[in-house]
Amino acid sequence: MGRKKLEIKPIENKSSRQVTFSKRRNGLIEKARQLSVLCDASVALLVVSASRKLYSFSSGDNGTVFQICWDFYKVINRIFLLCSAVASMDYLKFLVKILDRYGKQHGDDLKALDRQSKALDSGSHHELLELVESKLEESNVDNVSVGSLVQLEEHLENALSVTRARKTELMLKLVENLKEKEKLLEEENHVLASQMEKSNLVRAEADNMEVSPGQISDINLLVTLPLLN
Amino acid sequence: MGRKKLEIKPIENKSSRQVTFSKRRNGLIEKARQLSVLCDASVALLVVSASRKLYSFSSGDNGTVFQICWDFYKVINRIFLLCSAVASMDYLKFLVKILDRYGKQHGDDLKALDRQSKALDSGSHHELLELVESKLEESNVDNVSVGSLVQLEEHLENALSVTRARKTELMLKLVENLKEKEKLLEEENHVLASQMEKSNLVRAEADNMEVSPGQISDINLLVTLPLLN
DNA sequence: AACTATTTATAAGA
DNA sequence: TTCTTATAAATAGTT
Repeated sequence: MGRKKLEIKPIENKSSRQVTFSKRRNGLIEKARQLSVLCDASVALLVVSASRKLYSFSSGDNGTVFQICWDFYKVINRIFLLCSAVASMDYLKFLVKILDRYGKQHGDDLKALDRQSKALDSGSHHELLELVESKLEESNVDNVSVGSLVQLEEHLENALSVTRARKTELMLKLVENLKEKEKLLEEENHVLASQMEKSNLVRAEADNMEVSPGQISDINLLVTLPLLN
Repeated sequence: MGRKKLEIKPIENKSSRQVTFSKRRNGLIEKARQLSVLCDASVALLVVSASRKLYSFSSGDNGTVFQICWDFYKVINRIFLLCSAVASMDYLKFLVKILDRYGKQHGDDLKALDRQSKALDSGSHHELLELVESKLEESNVDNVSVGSLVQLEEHLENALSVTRARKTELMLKLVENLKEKEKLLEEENHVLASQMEKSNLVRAEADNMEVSPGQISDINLLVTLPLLN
C-alpha cells in the first residue's frame, strides 16, 4: 500500500528496513488497539526489533497486561521449564541476553530496588516481609514498575529456598540429636538395670532379705514398656 | 477502509461484530507476520475473542514460540505472583475460566495424557519419571502439543508438592516419636536410679555391706553424662 | 464466503 | 525523524 508493491521478504537496505519497521510497528499496534475496542477482544502484542528493543501493546482489561497473558504465560512457562532441561548453550546465552536487556530498560527501577535490598542484605525476614507489603500496597498494579517486581520476586524466591533448606537442615539435626540421646538413655538404662539385678542378687545372697512387692512391680512395669518405633 | 468510515468504538450489533472480529483478526495476524519477515523482528501476538477463544501468532525464531515470549512471561509471571496474593474473587474466577478454556481447546491431548496418568494413579515415582523422560525425548519442542505439556507439568507439580508435604510430615512424626521415647526412657531411668538408691540404703541399713567401688563409679558415670540439647 | 466502494496504511521521495 | 503523496491493502457494508 505504497508507491509500489512490496514483496514480503527481508528488506536488505538497513535504513529502509528501519523506517519500515517503525511505520509498520505503529500500524500494527494501532490495529491491535482497534480490534480490542471494536470487538471486545483481549489483545496482547509483543514486538522485539532486530536491535533487541521491546515494544508492546495490551488491551489490558483491568488496566494491567496480565489477564490476557495468563494463558500465554502458562504455555510459555511450561514449555520453557521442560526445555530448559535440554536447552542448548546457545539458548541459554539467548536468555541471558534477554534478561540483560530487561535490566538495561529498567535500570532505574533496579537501582532503586537495589538500594532497598542492600538494606536487608543480612536477610532479616521481618524486613523482607515489610518490603513485600509495601510493594503490594503501592502496586495498584499499573503504577509499579516491572523491573522492581522482577527484582522483588527474586528476593522472595531466595528467601523461600533458604527457608526450606534451613527447615530440612534443622529437622535432620533434631532427629540426629534425639537418636543419640535415645541411645545414651538406653545404655544408661541397661546399666542401671543390670546394676540393680546384681545388687539385688548380692543382697539376697547376703541376708535373704526380700525386695518389697511395690518396688519389683515398678521396675517390671518400666522395663517392659514397649518402646515406640 | 470500507464502504464508509467506521468509528473506533464497540460494535453493538453482535453478528457484525463477529464478522469484523474475524476479518480484522486475520488482518492483524498477517500484518504481524509481515513485520517479522520484512524487518527481522520477533513478534508475538495473542488475541482472545469475547467468546474466550484464543488465537495467536509468533514469529518463532527457532521454530518455537517461547524465545520471543520469555521476557513477556517474566513480566507477567511476576506480576501475577504478586497480585495473586491480593487478587479479587472476580480475578480468580477469570483464571479458572481461562484454564477451562485451555482444557477444552486441548481436549484430545488431555485425554491422551489422562490415559497415561491413570496408569500412575497410585503415584509410582518411577513411572512418573519415565513419563517425564519420554516426554522430554519426544519434545523436539515443536511437535509436542502444548496441552500435554501443561498437563505434564501439573503432574510434576503435584508430585513435588506431595513429596514435600510427605517429607515434612514424616520428619515431624519421627521427631515426635523420638521425643516420646526419650521421655519414657528418662522416666524409666529415674525410677531405676531411685530404686537403686533405696535398695542400697536398705541394704546398708540392714547389714552395713559396702557397695563395690566399680559399681558406684559405673552408675555415677552414666547419671552425669551430659544429655544433648 | 464473495464482491466492491471506500478508507486506511504505507513506500518512496523530500 | 517527519511530511507528503501516490498507490497498495484492508475492510464495511452488501449480496
